[in-house]
Amino acid sequence: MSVKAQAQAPTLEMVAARAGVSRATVSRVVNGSPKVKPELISAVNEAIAELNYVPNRAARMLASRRTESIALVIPESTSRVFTDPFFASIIQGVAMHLATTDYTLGIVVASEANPDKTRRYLTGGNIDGALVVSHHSGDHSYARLGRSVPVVFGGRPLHAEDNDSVFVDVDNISGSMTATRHLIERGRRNIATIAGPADMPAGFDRELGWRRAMDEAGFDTSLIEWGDFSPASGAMAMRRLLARNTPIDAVFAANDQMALGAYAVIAENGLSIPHDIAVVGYDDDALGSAASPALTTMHQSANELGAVMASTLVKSIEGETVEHQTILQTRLIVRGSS
Amino acid sequence: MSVKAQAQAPTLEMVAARAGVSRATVSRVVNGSPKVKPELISAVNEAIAELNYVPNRAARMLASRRTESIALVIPESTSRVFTDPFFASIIQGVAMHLATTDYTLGIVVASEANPDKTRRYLTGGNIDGALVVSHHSGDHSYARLGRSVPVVFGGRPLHAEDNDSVFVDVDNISGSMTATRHLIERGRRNIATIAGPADMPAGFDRELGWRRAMDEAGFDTSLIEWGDFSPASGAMAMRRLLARNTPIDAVFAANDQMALGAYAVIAENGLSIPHDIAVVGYDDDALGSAASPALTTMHQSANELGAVMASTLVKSIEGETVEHQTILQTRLIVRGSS
DNA sequence: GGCAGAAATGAGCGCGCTCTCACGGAGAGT
DNA sequence: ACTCTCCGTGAGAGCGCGCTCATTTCTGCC
Repeated sequence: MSVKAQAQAPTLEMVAARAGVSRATVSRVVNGSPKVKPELISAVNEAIAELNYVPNRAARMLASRRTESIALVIPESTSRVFTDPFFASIIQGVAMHLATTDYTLGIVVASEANPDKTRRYLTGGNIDGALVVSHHSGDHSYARLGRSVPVVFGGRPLHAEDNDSVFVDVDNISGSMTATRHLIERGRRNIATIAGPADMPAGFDRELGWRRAMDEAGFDTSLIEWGDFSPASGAMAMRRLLARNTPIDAVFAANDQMALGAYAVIAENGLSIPHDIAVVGYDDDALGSAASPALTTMHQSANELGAVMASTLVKSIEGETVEHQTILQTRLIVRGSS
Repeated sequence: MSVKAQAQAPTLEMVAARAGVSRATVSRVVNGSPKVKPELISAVNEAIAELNYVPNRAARMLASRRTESIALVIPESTSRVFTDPFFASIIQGVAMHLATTDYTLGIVVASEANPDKTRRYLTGGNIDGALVVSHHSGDHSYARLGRSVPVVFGGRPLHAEDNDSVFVDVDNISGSMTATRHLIERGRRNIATIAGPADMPAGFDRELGWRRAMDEAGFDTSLIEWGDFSPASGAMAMRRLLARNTPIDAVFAANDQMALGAYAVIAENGLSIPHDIAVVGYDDDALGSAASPALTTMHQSANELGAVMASTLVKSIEGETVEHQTILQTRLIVRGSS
């Protein structure tokens, strides 16, 4: 074994020589072509094993014009999403699903200072498809992207014009209606909401669901404050809500993190959960169930969302026709906070 | 404009023709070679802009034998780390740093059922370097990896034999000593700890720091229970601690998530924080500051950790000699819980 | 046994780029 | 004026693989 032995990776050519066949045949075996004699297949496979051959990705990409890799695009301004457990679970779902395929996952943080760099990267044949999560109103550009390369969005596009986009989403509207109705059934009347940013579909839809449920019951929908999905913003929103000095006997927060931020403020004010104020969150974070009292929330499998997005994209890349919309259902988890 | 116009990406050749130079010259301009006449440089750049040319990654990889991409390897069993905000911030730091370079970030979930697949992928010339986070005792394999491709670990390797690995870590031992001493200075005597898994460096070291500080002060170190860094495990550990029926006036948790899990149990038992039990966490999560009372914790910039890991790896790939160990400092953040 | 037709295999080109090397021309030294 | 350098540029050979197409080897049938 020379020192540089490991540096020189075995090539198709070497495998072919070893197995006593041509490069083309080895290529067929590697790619599972059906028309190769069984004995040759095993001869080739032996040679592959002996040489510990692994196809060179770059060469394969170049020759086949397919990259076997997909990008997860994250607009820089929302790179904060990284700290959102919901988002983290999406990545996980995507990664886990792709692990079962031959696709590779690339994370692309889209620099907004230099948007063209990202655009070119994506359209320049570097990837077979893209996943875009948490797209804001400014993200028309990525919607357009869908014309040159398959794209699957996580979350409903905010604008009607993007209607032909392929996306996977959780049913935010009916989920938040369910959450709000649950509060109503519990006898609460003055139900506030800590909403997410109105320019994000998840924020907008969860607010809308709350409004619908409240309207339906004939309740007032003025008790609303907005946060940015972070715990701190939830605390601040709760503070503003309490400062209004109007009765509040329940709060529906657009995500668990904001709900937990609100928890702290409620406690500081000497109020108790759920006696004085019932709280319902959204997402079913790990922390919600460990909080005291445990947080009632809407469960949605972010893992599943990620996995479905990934599989939808892969299908779409491979030419299968896919549903333009996939809506995943959510489930109410009742715990101590309501 | 024919329909397939956009499908045919411009090549080096086309740019060369347009600029009236040879392929080699365009290549030099693209790669910033210093020995090209200024007027040719601008001519080429114009042609590039007009054609909206972007180099084909695969071809470049093939020819140069460099992939310009690095992998973030996550052992499947620890893929739960995705839900840990600390880890999420590391990814973010890595991604943000790489965005300033030409490197691409690939996420690889290492299937433990089929470890060779991952190994081959990593050593098969598909990446220029790898980042390994949260490596367990079982991860010798990745340490070995360092011989064929540059690897930077996040977190100290648990085994001495891996001493030649390059890693970046936060100073867990002195951080947890600081946290524990802070509790001691506050007059606490019966200081328990909710430790992390002993087979993870972060778990082991934080436990060690607590022991050292306690020994130093001559206090008893029997008040220890282990969790797995999740909120629920923190709650369970706290429950076991209280069930011992021995006095406890403070708890040092190995991360904020477990500390918040403990919060709930402490409250359930009618105890108050910090009056009855002071609590100190670790990581400085977003949720810690929004909790009530706000959580005292050790701040460490996970973003920075990620960025430093990435830059260390890139340097190492580019042949610069790098520190084998980089230890980032932590800082005590005193808030209401202690 | 001979031949058509199918099946299996091999030869070779091209994917887009990097890089070495040869070449031409400008400046310096004698 | 002539050779020697050195700098800037171009020509061309691969990088490892997929794929087309020609070639060879079977198979079945008359």
